[in-house]
Amino acid sequence: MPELPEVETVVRQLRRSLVGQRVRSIILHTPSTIRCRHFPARRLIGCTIRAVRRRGKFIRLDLAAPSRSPQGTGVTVLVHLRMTGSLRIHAGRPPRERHDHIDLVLDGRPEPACLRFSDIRKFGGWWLLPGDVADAAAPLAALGPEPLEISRDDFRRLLAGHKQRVKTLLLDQRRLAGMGNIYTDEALFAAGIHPEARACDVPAAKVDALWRAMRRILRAAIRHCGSSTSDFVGADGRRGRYQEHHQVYGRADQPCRRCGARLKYLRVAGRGTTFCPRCQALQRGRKKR
DNA sequence: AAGATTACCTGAAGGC
DNA sequence: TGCCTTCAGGTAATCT
Repeated sequence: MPELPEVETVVRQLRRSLVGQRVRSIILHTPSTIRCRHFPARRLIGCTIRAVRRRGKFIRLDLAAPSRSPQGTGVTVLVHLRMTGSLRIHAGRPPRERHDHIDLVLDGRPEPACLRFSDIRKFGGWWLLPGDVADAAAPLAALGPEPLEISRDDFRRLLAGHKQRVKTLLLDQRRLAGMGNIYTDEALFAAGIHPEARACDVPAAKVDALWRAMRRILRAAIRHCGSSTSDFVGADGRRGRYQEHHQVYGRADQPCRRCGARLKYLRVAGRGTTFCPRCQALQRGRKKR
């Protein structure tokens, strides 16, 4: 599932091949993939890709309008992969397959290339926004801080300020933008925190351990080009390798790699949740409900 | 009004 | 074999 490390992997690959390229045309096989209605997709034609960035789990393409164009502000394209979306770079334009929804045809060097959005489950989408308002507009405006940028003190304040279960809080993109199910479970295990603990009840030492574990795990996952537990592939079509380092995700009923206890499976915040009942015990007297 | 649950969507996997 | 159910989960919408 594309979470922060997977999106960062795609962004770094796209950046190498897209920056400086001009949009020749856009082909909408599945128009409903475009989530904002009032921006005509044809305004992308002739624009030049200036930057490829990540914000939370969004991929952001900033395009400059052609000179002598009436819309001087340029265009920002946001792409969210949700569960099964992918962005791939292709030489030329291969025949459309079943789950291909958008082709952005580019002036390639030396040959034309295309950026193709595919999504088996059609949860993912594109947002087209005028470049000068992108930061202040939905869906970016509501996002919380980046997990790799939030300070330890701000992270302490974030947890102290909420009674929600800590896992629910970490997954809430308005509080923290980029954590998903895999890295939340891995970080909570590394810090020894029960996923159902209330955020404000986590002892200070464990909050700090969680902050450090989150940063260490996200960085390691980025180095391994993300986790491919089912169908994630980068823009080059290659799978990530971090799934080989998962301690708990996908390992329910198997022995804990730290203490040997059998890993338990729960549903928390509507998500499958795997944790070690011994390494991540709930504090006495602070049980749920 | 926060917190929990469901809808969206498809394919894989398991049960019988 | 084949049909049915369940599961996967990011986020918006809906419910309690």
